[in-house]
Amino acid sequence: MENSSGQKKFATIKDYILSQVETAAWPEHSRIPSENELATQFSVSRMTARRALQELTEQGVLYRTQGVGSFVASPKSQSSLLEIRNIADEIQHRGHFHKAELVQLTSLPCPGVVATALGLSRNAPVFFSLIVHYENQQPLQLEARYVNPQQVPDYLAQDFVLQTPHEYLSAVAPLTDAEHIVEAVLPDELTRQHLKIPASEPCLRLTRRTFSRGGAVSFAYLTSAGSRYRLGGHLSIKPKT
Amino acid sequence: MENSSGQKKFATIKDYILSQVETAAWPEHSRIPSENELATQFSVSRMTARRALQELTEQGVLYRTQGVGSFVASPKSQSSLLEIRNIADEIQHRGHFHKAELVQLTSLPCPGVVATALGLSRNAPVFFSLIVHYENQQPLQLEARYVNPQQVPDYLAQDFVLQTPHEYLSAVAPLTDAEHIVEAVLPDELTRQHLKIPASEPCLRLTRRTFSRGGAVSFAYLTSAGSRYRLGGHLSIKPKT
DNA sequence: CCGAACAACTTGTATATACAACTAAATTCA
DNA sequence: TGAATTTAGTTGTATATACAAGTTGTTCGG
Repeated sequence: MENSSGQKKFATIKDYILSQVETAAWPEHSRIPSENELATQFSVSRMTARRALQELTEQGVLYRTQGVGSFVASPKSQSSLLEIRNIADEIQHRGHFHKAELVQLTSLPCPGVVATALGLSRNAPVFFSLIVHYENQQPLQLEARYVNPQQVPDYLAQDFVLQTPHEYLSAVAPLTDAEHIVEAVLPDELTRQHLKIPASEPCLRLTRRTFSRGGAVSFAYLTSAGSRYRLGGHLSIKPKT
Repeated sequence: MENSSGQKKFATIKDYILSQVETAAWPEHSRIPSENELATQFSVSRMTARRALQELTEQGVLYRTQGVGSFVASPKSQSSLLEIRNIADEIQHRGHFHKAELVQLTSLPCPGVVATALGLSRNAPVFFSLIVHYENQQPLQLEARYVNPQQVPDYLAQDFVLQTPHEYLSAVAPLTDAEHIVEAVLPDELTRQHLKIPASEPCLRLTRRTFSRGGAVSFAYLTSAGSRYRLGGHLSIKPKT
């Protein structure tokens, strides 16, 4: 099943193609050998050659069009990805104790920014929750969240000490998309108080907008003390588009 | 080739499995029918059933172990991904003008932190570059980068005004992995000067470690003024692990 | 000259088959 | 009892084949 080099056959073909792409022997958007040509060249079946092409397509190295051929994708806009996990998972993953304190849970007239984000009318009623997340009794993150009442009518009836808004929303309106903005800001008075930090301490603010099948679901500001929180992770590279 | 519902057969099986998983009829980590069982149940070949399982595994819905079976992955740790693009691309994508100013380019004894990150000995020679990135003549980001001399011996001979380190490194040592940490910090004196910001302005600091086939390539601090820079993006959701 | 039909080639889906690699449980044997 | 072996079941790799579906260029007919 393996060839002389101890590799799987489809892997050999993948390596070959990758080397051609990386050395730019096969330039961007150029057509590469067809399944049948590769099969002949490497003395394998078409299905095996196909698998190599298939996997490289999933990895974003190639793109293919039925009836036309396989082409080299543009490796230009290679971008890395940063994983964003929810705070409760992260704390528990570190083996620490997570606690949520509910400060406010109410309906209020929708501010302009939020109206735009959620596709509501200005001053239309919107649900709002303010929660402080603790890691081992130390305040870590302030979560200010606006929720679309049309999508999640029972939001105000939940107990967010037992279940985080993220968990509840995931269950009620499985999210299909999310938008994030990460910024460094100085804390406002409210944040200062709840996180118990000095006014000069920089904070990491994650602005997060989530969508479900039906449209925009929630809009949240997740603010953490810079000295206590970092956003981090490890991810492999994916060339895109 | 298609069944009565006008769907591809492997898609029918995927939908079936997904429905079982979503309704929790098949709970987390439970074993699901084998390839052969699904093949019989849906009157398709094993290869077709296999494809359904395969694709769901790639999507993170299932995990499989050779010799054991296929299992439902935990949808819990659903995490979103934030795209991190390099600064020059981002500026140009906004239609603005990018300029790089080289402050320093030298070899120096490796600091402890960097030695650990790059797998070098402490005080062993390491290449270092300090570059200010401008957007429309305004300083936006300070890039302090340490480079592994074994991986990139010609680093010091480059002209980083013409080509950013990121571009050069991508060409010389195609990166296979990257690690990121995002933090909110107050600027040190050096950063303050080069970005021309007050000491009280919070900064977004991206610590980035990149790897190529041969191992760790570079370790960089990318610091930007909070008022001028945000990390943002839109990405669809992927369940993981 | 133009359009329709055709031919050649591409990728996409599906089947049937074989064997390899691996795991876990049952069985055998000392 | 306990360790080695067998066995049954699972996923993984690979092949050969067939036809569907889509694209592109050529040929043919008007």
